[in-house]
Amino acid sequence: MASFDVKRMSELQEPQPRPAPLRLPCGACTVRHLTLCAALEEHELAEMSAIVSSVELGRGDPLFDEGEPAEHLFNVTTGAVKIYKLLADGRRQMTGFLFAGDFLGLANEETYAYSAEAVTHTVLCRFPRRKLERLLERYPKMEHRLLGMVSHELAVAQEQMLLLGRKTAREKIASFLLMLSRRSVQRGQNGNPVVVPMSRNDIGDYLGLTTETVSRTFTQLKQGGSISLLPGGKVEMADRARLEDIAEGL
Amino acid sequence: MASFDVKRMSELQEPQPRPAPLRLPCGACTVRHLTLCAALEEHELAEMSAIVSSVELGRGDPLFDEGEPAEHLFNVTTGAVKIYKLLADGRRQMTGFLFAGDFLGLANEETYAYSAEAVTHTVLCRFPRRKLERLLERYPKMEHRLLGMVSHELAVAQEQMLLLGRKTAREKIASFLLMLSRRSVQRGQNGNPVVVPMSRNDIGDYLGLTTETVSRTFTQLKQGGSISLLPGGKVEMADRARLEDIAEGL
DNA sequence: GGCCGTCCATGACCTACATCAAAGACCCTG
DNA sequence: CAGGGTCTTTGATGTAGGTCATGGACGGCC
Repeated sequence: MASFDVKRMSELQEPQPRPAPLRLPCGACTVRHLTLCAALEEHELAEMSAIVSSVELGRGDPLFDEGEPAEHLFNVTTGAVKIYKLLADGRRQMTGFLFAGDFLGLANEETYAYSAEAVTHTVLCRFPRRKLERLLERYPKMEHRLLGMVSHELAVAQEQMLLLGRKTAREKIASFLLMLSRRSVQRGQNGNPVVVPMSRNDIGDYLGLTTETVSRTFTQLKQGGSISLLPGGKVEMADRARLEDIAEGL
Repeated sequence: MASFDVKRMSELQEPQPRPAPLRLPCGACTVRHLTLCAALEEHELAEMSAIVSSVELGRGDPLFDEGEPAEHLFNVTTGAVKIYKLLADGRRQMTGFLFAGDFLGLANEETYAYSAEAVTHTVLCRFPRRKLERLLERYPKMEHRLLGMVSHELAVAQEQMLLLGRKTAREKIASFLLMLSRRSVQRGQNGNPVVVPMSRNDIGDYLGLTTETVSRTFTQLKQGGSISLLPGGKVEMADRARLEDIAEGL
């Protein structure tokens, strides 16, 4: 199932045609407060800088596939990434959407437990797994922070199980929009017209629905006056309180 | 939603009517190799012993409720615990079943993110959260082990999302039986007639199905010759390879 | 700026699972 | 070991969401 694509990665060291917005060292990282690196002192940051490289992906580019040897960990700098698992016949379940500050690639085993692919044009920091692990050994504070992040991921995953197992299509879509909005605010971006960069199909695979049901449910919420669809994949939450109620099944 | 029940807990220090099978110190713990405590040296184990107490629950007894202040962490010693989240109208999603060696109560926030209740007669080790955290600070190796355990939980949660979002009832039940069997083997117990201690209703709430569908699917698998139902809540997996195929959607 | 491919919306129809109902099986307790 | 609660199974029927099909909107690219 997992294919070894040659990734379209642009290394820091290599010449790039793009205007190269992110050649900055970790010390100048604009999303550091959101990431694993928030816990770091000056000299620790220098050690991170020494092992990090940068990866740039276009819309739809794969980052890694489930089952591949897990040689790197990543931190999203800008853009959005989707992670998913597949069944043999192609049925797909998104297990998460990742934005600036989010961490991915953590693997207990020697291989990735899921596939990852860019939703939009995306830049990531890349850490060689072995080297990062050695750093974690020496800086327990970093490992502590990582534990906090993974625990949070686990809580989010449990919330998602409740959604997948027990919510209706309507409740799922409302929950999804609110989640996107909250995370947008956390990143310091606008929470109300919320940007929805992923396709209806991706949303369906995240919520355990089909494209058609996602589409129908959007129009249903629109007609009910809870939301309105703006150009550029933006969604205005006209009645947020109502959406909150719908999301909780009230 | 969360009610503050007085827990039916029996402390080590208190007199007990039961034959008290587990008054042993951590050094004699029979499931230590499965737990957080596996990482510990002799003197570290002594420190754990100093803060641990024991909790005993009967079938159906609550351990804690979602939203309650997270004052303790627990380790299952014997028995089985279910953890779940509820919607306002009572819809329930089990997020996990826990057996000997499993850890619960980890909370990122100050409150529990889910409720926990005994499936069978159960004994747990109980650690005051603050004290355990101080121990973790001093013993990074323990925190490292905990990170590994939580990462594993996360991988399991993602597998469960795939199940909830994309598998059919048949595939869900097959996956469930195989999961129970594998975990039983990990604990050193019999993997084939597998003990299924939870009710059809609990199974439904774990798999995103109703009691009736669970029951019907069991009989369907039975009639197909994949399993047979034995007395005492045991299930014989007559054709395991077939079950594996069903679970993967083949 | 016109063409083509992908995404999105909407309609008609279908099915897997839910719901409602009721009759056994199990098992605790007195 | 008789009685009553809970759990399980099975049947009849309903429905949310899936499937299949089509047209329209959007967006990238010669």
